[in-house]
Amino acid sequence: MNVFTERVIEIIQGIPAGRVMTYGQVAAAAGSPRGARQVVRVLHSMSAKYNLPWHRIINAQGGISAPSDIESKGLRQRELLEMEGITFSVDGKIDLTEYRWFPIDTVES
DNA sequence: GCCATGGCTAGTA
DNA sequence: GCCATGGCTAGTA
Repeated sequence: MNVFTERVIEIIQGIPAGRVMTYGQVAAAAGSPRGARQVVRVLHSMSAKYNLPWHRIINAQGGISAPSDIESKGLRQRELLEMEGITFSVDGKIDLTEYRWFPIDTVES
Protein backbone atom coordinates (compact mmCIF):
# COMPACT_ATOMS: atom_id res chain seq x y z
CA MET A 1 0.00 0.00 0.00
CA ASN A 2 1.40 3.39 -0.94
CA VAL A 3 2.18 6.27 1.40
CA PHE A 4 -0.75 8.32 0.21
CA THR A 5 -3.17 5.56 1.13
CA GLU A 6 -1.54 5.09 4.52
CA ARG A 7 -1.79 8.76 5.33
CA VAL A 8 -5.40 8.89 4.19
CA ILE A 9 -6.19 6.07 6.60
CA GLU A 10 -4.39 7.76 9.48
CA ILE A 11 -6.04 11.08 8.84
CA ILE A 12 -9.52 9.63 8.66
CA GLN A 13 -8.95 7.61 11.81
CA GLY A 14 -8.02 10.87 13.51
CA ILE A 15 -11.37 12.56 12.94
CA PRO A 16 -13.22 12.71 16.25
CA ALA A 17 -16.93 11.99 16.56
CA GLY A 18 -19.05 14.97 15.74
CA ARG A 19 -16.61 16.41 13.23
CA VAL A 20 -16.20 15.98 9.47
CA MET A 21 -13.68 16.46 6.66
CA THR A 22 -14.19 16.76 2.90
CA TYR A 23 -12.74 14.37 0.33
CA GLY A 24 -10.48 17.05 -1.05
CA GLN A 25 -9.35 18.15 2.36
CA VAL A 26 -8.28 14.63 3.28
CA ALA A 27 -6.49 14.25 -0.03
CA ALA A 28 -4.62 17.51 0.45
CA ALA A 29 -3.69 16.65 4.02
CA ALA A 30 -2.35 13.33 2.76
CA GLY A 31 -0.14 15.15 0.30
CA SER A 32 -2.17 14.97 -2.89
CA PRO A 33 -4.40 18.02 -3.42
CA ARG A 34 -5.91 16.52 -6.55
CA GLY A 35 -6.54 13.13 -5.06
CA ALA A 36 -10.12 13.45 -3.87
CA ARG A 37 -11.31 10.56 -5.97
CA GLN A 38 -8.60 8.36 -4.56
CA VAL A 39 -9.95 9.11 -1.10
CA VAL A 40 -13.26 7.72 -2.31
CA ARG A 41 -11.46 4.60 -3.42
CA VAL A 42 -9.77 4.16 -0.04
CA LEU A 43 -13.10 4.61 1.70
CA HIS A 44 -14.62 1.88 -0.42
CA SER A 45 -11.85 -0.65 -0.11
CA MET A 46 -10.48 -0.10 3.39
CA SER A 47 -13.29 1.13 5.63
CA ALA A 48 -14.14 -2.25 7.05
CA LYS A 49 -10.61 -3.55 7.40
CA TYR A 50 -9.23 -0.44 9.10
CA ASN A 51 -12.36 0.44 10.97
CA LEU A 52 -12.60 3.88 9.40
CA PRO A 53 -15.27 6.41 10.35
CA TRP A 54 -16.21 6.63 6.66
CA HIS A 55 -19.35 8.61 7.42
CA ARG A 56 -17.30 11.58 8.57
CA ILE A 57 -16.18 12.32 5.01
CA ILE A 58 -18.48 14.58 3.00
CA ASN A 59 -18.21 16.65 -0.17
CA ALA A 60 -16.93 20.20 -0.43
CA GLN A 61 -20.48 21.57 -0.43
CA GLY A 62 -21.13 20.08 2.97
CA GLY A 63 -23.40 17.44 1.51
CA ILE A 64 -23.53 13.66 1.56
CA SER A 65 -22.38 12.15 -1.71
CA ALA A 66 -23.29 8.53 -1.13
CA PRO A 67 -26.54 7.43 -2.81
CA SER A 68 -29.51 8.39 -0.70
CA ASP A 69 -32.26 6.03 -1.78
CA ILE A 70 -34.19 3.99 0.72
CA GLU A 71 -32.00 1.78 2.88
CA SER A 72 -28.92 3.20 1.28
CA LYS A 73 -25.54 4.15 2.58
CA GLY A 74 -26.34 7.82 2.25
CA LEU A 75 -29.18 7.64 4.73
CA ARG A 76 -27.05 5.56 7.06
CA GLN A 77 -24.35 8.20 6.84
CA ARG A 78 -26.71 10.96 7.83
CA GLU A 79 -28.01 8.87 10.71
CA LEU A 80 -24.54 8.22 12.05
CA LEU A 81 -23.61 11.88 11.87
CA GLU A 82 -26.79 12.99 13.58
CA MET A 83 -26.11 10.50 16.35
CA GLU A 84 -22.83 12.30 16.87
CA GLY A 85 -24.66 15.56 17.30
CA ILE A 86 -24.27 17.03 13.85
CA THR A 87 -27.28 18.88 12.51
CA PHE A 88 -28.30 19.32 8.87
CA SER A 89 -29.83 22.36 7.24
CA VAL A 90 -33.16 22.05 5.47
CA ASP A 91 -31.39 21.42 2.19
CA GLY A 92 -29.44 18.55 3.72
CA LYS A 93 -26.14 20.31 4.17
CA ILE A 94 -23.70 20.37 7.04
CA ASP A 95 -22.25 23.68 8.22
CA LEU A 96 -18.57 23.21 7.51
CA THR A 97 -17.55 26.33 9.36
CA GLU A 98 -18.86 24.68 12.48
CA TYR A 99 -18.05 20.98 12.04
CA ARG A 100 -15.00 20.82 9.83
CA TRP A 101 -12.07 19.07 11.46
CA PHE A 102 -8.51 20.23 10.92
CA PRO A 103 -6.06 17.41 11.56
CA ILE A 104 -2.99 18.29 13.52
CA ASP A 105 0.03 17.79 11.36
CA THR A 106 2.50 15.71 13.30
CA VAL A 107 5.05 14.94 10.61
CA GLU A 108 7.15 18.01 10.38
CA SER A 109 10.25 19.75 9.38
C1' DG B 1 -1.12 0.40 -23.75
C1' DC B 2 -5.83 2.26 -24.37
C1' DC B 3 -10.14 3.65 -22.42
C1' DA B 4 -13.96 4.03 -19.51
C1' DT B 5 -15.12 4.66 -14.83
C1' DG B 6 -16.09 7.09 -10.50
C1' DG B 7 -19.54 8.68 -3.22
C1' DC B 8 -14.85 14.88 -6.49
C1' DT B 9 -13.60 19.82 -7.19
C1' DA B 10 -12.06 24.77 -8.38
C1' DG B 11 -13.47 28.02 -11.09
C1' DT B 12 -16.82 30.15 -14.13
C1' DA B 13 -17.44 32.71 -22.02
C1' DG C 1 -10.28 18.86 -15.37
C1' DC C 2 -8.24 15.40 -12.31
C1' DC C 3 -6.00 10.65 -11.59
C1' DA C 4 -5.51 5.65 -9.89
C1' DT C 5 -7.71 1.33 -11.05
C1' DG C 6 -9.47 -2.46 -13.73
C1' DG C 7 -10.88 -4.77 -17.97
C1' DC C 8 -9.59 -5.68 -22.46
C1' DT C 9 -7.19 -5.43 -26.82
C1' DA C 10 -2.82 -5.05 -29.73
C1' DG C 11 1.56 -6.48 -30.54
C1' DT C 12 5.97 -8.68 -29.39
C1' DA C 13 8.81 -13.25 -27.80
